Amino acid sequence: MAQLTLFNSLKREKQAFIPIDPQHVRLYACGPTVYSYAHIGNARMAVVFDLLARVLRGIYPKLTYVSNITDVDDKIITASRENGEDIHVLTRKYERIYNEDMKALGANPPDIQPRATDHIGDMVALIETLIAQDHAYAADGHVLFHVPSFPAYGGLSGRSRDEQVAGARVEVASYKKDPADFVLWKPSEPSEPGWDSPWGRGRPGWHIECSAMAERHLGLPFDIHGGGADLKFPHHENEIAQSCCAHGHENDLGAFAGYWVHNGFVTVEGEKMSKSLGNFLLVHDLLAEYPGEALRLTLLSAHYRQPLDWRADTIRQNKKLLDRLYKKLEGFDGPAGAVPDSVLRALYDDLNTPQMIAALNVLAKEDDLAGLKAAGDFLGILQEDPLLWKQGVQGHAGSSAPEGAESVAAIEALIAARDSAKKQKNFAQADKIRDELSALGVVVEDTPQGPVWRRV
RNA sequence: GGCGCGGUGUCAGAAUGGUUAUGUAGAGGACUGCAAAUCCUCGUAAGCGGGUUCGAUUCCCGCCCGUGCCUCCA
Repeated sequence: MAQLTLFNSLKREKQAFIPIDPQHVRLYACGPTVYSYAHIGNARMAVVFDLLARVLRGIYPKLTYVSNITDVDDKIITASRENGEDIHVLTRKYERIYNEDMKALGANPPDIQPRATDHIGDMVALIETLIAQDHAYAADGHVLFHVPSFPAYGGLSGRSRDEQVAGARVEVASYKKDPADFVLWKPSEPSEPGWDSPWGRGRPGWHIECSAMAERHLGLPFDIHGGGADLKFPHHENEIAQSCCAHGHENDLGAFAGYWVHNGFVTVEGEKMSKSLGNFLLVHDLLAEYPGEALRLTLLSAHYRQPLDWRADTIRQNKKLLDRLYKKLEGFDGPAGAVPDSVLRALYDDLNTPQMIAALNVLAKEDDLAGLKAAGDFLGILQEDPLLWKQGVQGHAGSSAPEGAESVAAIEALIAARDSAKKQKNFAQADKIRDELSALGVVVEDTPQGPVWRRV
């Protein structure tokens, strides 16, 4: 089978993926900060790296996929103050909701989902190492990473330190030796969460947690580090700086992770999703309206590195594609075959999901149902019963009849009434009932075996 | 201002230096009491201007437009 290639952000080119240890591939992807419901952008990251994990598992005997939960952060403190919820309660709640929502999108949980607050000791140790090696310094209760101590800084995002300084729009804190220096540890007010440390009671900066958790659970160097494109700078740049410097690899940006994979952003109806525009789409809300698989397929309908514009029409098209594939699978009860080469070839080419979807269409057209089913199992779609899918009564995996939809019993009563009208050749009455059903979002198909219906 | 990405048919969205993406919408046809589903057929896509080439949507240069990051953000 073909070689897996991935676009490596660190090298800015598509490369053959060569694992450090072919017996055990190691993947880390930056997970969510849990202070609110997961949005569709969180979902894209989760679905993309779930797919990458599936592909890697299909090739290599063992994969460890780590994706963290950030449960200490100023946004969390703010959210806690705003709604009066205890921080611990709040973070656990949104962590649970995140995991439920991602499950509904067909994303398998990562093998390890470490919480930042469970790794404070690792972070403190890492910071102490950096101080001992003169890559960091304490000042005013803060500990800062000294960026000039790492000349290779900026290699991932392709921006030099000077450029960053020139572009800085924020006021530089007085305790910084260099404007580019970033926080490893900062002091906490009594009302803020904090941990005792050699520098007093405080909490970690944002970037250090991923350095600590990736090292703890995967060891260094590991194979692939992923996350959203916006994390490239400064988050991932700073992770590299911390981890490489702590281990004496000041000249080797690859000493932390060999391949960096970044997924593109989701926009909504052409606009960037942002708090200020108030157009954050929550997975939780979308799941009330669409089956999880339709959302999953929509998230995969554009190549992962391209921006994905989330529009009602896009979901509609992908739902329709699923409807068609499910229809093909009606009555198919044979064993799934091997995952077809056409699908794997597309995925191995830097996760070319649009081409993968084209391959799915071809399988359906050629009635390769065993192959189609195998592909669905591999991709995390087509997991429902085809008949239940059609009627929108799936009770699990987040797919369900839309809220406020007519009950199955009520629909079937109308179907029966129409069928008897038809038998009496009372076509006017039959068409009237068809219109009523249509208004309920139900389409009736007359087949030689009698009427069947589905929701649209 | 710095760094980056992109402009493909109604729309979504890939690949590709010469040969059908795929889907969606639309048009025509078969089928149907009417529909739906399915099947068949159709439309001659590549922001603009140069260049390289026998040949460019595909490579190079310039321009225009859009967009992302540089500040918390997946």
